[in-house]
Amino acid sequence: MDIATRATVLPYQRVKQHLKQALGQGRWRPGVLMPSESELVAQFGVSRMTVNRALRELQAEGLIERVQGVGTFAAHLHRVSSTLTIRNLQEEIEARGHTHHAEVHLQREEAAGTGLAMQLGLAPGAKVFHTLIVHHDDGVPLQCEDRFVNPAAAPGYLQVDFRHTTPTSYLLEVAPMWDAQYTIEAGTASADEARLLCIPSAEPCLVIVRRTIFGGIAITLARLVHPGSRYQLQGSFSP
Amino acid sequence: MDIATRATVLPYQRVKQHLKQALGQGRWRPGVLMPSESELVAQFGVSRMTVNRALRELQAEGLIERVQGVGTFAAHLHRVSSTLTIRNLQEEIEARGHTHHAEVHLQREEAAGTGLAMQLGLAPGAKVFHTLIVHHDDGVPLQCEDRFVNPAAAPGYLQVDFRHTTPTSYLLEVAPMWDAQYTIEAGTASADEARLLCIPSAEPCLVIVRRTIFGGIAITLARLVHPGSRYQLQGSFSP
DNA sequence: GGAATGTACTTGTCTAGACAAGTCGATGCA
DNA sequence: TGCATCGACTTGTCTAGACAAGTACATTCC
Repeated sequence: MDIATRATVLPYQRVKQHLKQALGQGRWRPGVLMPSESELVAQFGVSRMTVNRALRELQAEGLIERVQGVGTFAAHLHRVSSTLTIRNLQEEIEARGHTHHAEVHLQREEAAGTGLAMQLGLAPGAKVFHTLIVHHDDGVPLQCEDRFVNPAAAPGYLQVDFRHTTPTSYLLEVAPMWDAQYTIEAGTASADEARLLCIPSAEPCLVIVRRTIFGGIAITLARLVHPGSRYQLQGSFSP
Repeated sequence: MDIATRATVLPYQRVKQHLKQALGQGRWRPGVLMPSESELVAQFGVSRMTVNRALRELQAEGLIERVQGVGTFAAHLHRVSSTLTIRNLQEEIEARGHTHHAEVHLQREEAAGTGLAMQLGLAPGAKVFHTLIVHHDDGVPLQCEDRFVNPAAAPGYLQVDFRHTTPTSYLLEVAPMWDAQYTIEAGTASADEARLLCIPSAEPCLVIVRRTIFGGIAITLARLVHPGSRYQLQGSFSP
């Protein structure tokens, strides 16, 4: 692509940008009817498919709402959906040029308690795999990962050497596609966790609890504890 | 649409679902070349635009990676992008059937310190608006909102009655389109914040620092402090 | 007046074809 | 050997037109 054509904005981008800018300037109040596809076709001199693509992408971004047979409306922006990138911790550390190493403090089979069994969709007392791993960034403990795994989902879990691969990436290999729900909260580490992370027991910690489901069955339940002074999440969004 | 046609899945959905399922079963390892558009056209007996739409949507979902001139590849799933819904706190409280009320402890003009001025893109000593508001859920303090606003972006900010509207929704009205960057971390409240939130000063808090930009200029810088025992973020993702 | 119908409009989807742009390997030339 | 060129392939985008499906409103009929 030469400089001249690189400078020309693609037609569907032109339509998108124009509408985005006008929305940004408050040209249409939320819920108000916006120009129809055919009006935009006439205005921009492009085909309807091109306009349609621009509008579909704006809809995917949550900026407009469309109703078949009625029209296109400026979206109500009260519900902001943000994207928070949760990266593989090992990669994240290595991307900073630091070295990652993991200490495996526990890797065994246990009988699930009632609460745990329910969360994993197992019978109380059923066998579950349990690992307790501390991840270090240049020798500094950064995350304490307490994880229970459904044996049916990853039968080989106890044989993996987690000093060289993380449970997340192993589970991604075993079951490449899953849905996860998580909560993020501030709390304190347990006495054991505080000892493993080398922090005072009162230090605030960022605690992420993640539950992973694949094809209707629960795969894993993980509690990730990070010292508040050493770890934070970052993200961005546009309404 | 009658029952018969409602039962038939749309062509682009058929292509999408087929690929999604195959990816879920690990048919293509990450980074491996997947069928080209023309192969899918032949396989499904649809036009290329239909296949293209299916693939573009899968790309937007992060399931595949496409390179012009080369082909379509199964995505590396190590970088997980999750959506974390950050809702308007007032709405969130009222959606739970609780009552929201806000105490405005500060709403005035101040001179910006060096660090703050730099973060807002102003000259040191320039005037900024400063509010300190505590949001309550059924009378229980839930969030301490310490916010600095660029006067150029919202000149009427000091005249708003924030007992009845939140700064976020006011700023959404004034500048409907912005980009925000935020960090989430566990920390402790300052002595003042702890007093306002009625918590012990050592209690872990979920602290969100959010910086909002519109058209290249910073609009606002906010520090949102939540008692760890009363507030948590929830989200979900699929890799 | 009320119900059915028709009509004009909207979005949703699909098609067949076209050209541009990028990559890669084979081929041929110096 | 090294380089340039060509051709086959890929994705990226756009077009003009078509039909389906849903909505809103005016008209007509009972």
